This record gives sequence, C-alpha cells and structure tokens, in this order.
Amino acid sequence: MVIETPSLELDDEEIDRIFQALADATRRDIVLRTLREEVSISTLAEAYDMSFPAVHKHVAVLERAGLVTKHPSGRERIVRAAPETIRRAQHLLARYEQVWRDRIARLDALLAEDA
Amino acid sequence: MVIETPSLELDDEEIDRIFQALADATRRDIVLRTLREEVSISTLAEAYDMSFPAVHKHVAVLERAGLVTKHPSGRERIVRAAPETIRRAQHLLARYEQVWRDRIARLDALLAEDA
DNA sequence: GGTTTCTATAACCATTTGGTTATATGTTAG
DNA sequence: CTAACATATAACCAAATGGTTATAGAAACC
Repeated sequence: MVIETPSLELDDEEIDRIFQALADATRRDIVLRTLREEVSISTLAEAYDMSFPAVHKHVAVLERAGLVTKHPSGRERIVRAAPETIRRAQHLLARYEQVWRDRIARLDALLAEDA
Repeated sequence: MVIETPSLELDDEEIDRIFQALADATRRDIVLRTLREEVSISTLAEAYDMSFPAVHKHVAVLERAGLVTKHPSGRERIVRAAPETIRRAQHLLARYEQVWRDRIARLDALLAEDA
C-alpha cells in the first residue's frame, strides 16, 4: 500500500492547473465570489452571461486545480473557495521575487567587494 | 491624442496573459532562469528538450504577458525577467487572501456580537 | 405523483495552444 | 567573402479550451 505523503510542495502539473485555472476572468470572479460566501453552482451561473453548463465547467476546472471544493446540500452543490491553494500560489510567486532579490544582493556584494 | 495612463491596475486581459504564461513548467523555468541571470534565447533553448522555435514561442508568450523583456545585443536577443510583473501577480493573489481574511473577521465579529 | 429545479454529462464546434519542420534574414567570425 | 550562428516566422498538426445545445437523473415542492 502506498502512503500518500501530504507534500506541501506543489508539483509542476499541480501548478500548471492552478495558474491555468486563474487565467480566466470568469473563474477568478468565481474564486472571489466564493471567498466571500459559499454559493451553489446555479446561483453562480446567474451572475455570468453564459449557460449553466459553461459555469459548471469553470467550477470543475477550479475544483481540479484545488482552488474550490464542492459540497452536496440537497439537490445543490455548494462551492467553497480553498484559500490554502491560493496561498500556495502566492508563496510560489513570492519565492520568484526572492530569487530576484538574491540576485540583487549578489550584485551589491560584488560591487562592495570591488570598491 | 490619447494619453496612455500608466495604470498600476491590471486589467482582466493582462491578468489572463500573466497567469496563462505562468501555467507552463517550461515558461516558469525560463522566468526563474532569467531572474537569476540574463540569457540569450538560444542559450535558453539548450536547457529544454524541444526545438529552438518552441522556446522562442515560449519567450514570446512571456514577453506578451510582460514577464520578460528582450534586448538586442548583436545577433542575440538577451532575455530579462520583469520582476515588477511577478510582483503584481503576487499582490493580486495577496488581495484574494485578504478577501478571505475579511470574511473570517466578519464571522468572528458576528460571533463576538452573539456572545 | 407530477412538476420544477439543480446538477451532470454528452456531443459538437471554433479557437487557441504547444509543438514540429522548413525557410529566410541578420550578425559575427575567419 | 563566405561560413556559421542566432533569430524570426510561416505552415502545419494534434490536443486542449471555452463555449453551445440537448438530454437525463436526483431532490424538492405542491
């Protein structure tokens, strides 16, 4: 039996799915909306100028990316944002910024050395 | 004449392009690589198991997203990361997290009120 | 029980994406 | 000048994306 190691590290495909999911204005709006309050898919669908199945698909993309979760409640599916995944994406970008700052620090050190 | 207002706000299409560009492991690696040091496209191309034109296209996607800039140097095109765009994306996600925290704060306030 | 509502999914379509090979142009090196 | 190298771009292709309509199942309402 394989023990699923609950790695905090994001693998490449996971990151692909997260950024891909965020690369669409409707989906970003769904994330914002569900961060503020839990809503059903059909309630979400009312907000956008597209069919229910289109919104349903957007929610599925967000779910596969781990950005939202769905919870049955009677005939409805309540959509909840998953802030932890957003936080991980944010931290990934923060690490990119750190790489840049490390480079600047190296350049500064080199300049100080030469002076 | 239209004065181009240098808005710090990211419009939807700009954000689409940024996240879309980040949704590919090769492109994220190019960003990381160019954050550390400026490199030519052909130097980049050596690092990946794909043709030069494929890498050239990835760089073009990153450039359209404002994540890198290209600078001619003789026959080469030096690719530089644009950390400011990365920072903006990071801040956007930080705002999403803030929306979540605001909600928690509201719920906490409600609980305190009821107590 | 029948109707309505919410969800799920299939089938389809146009466009975009991410790769390829081939070719042309510009720049440097000898 | 010529050869080699770096870039750019066109044409092509398969797969993925983002939408549609149609259909079916499940839960709730009266």
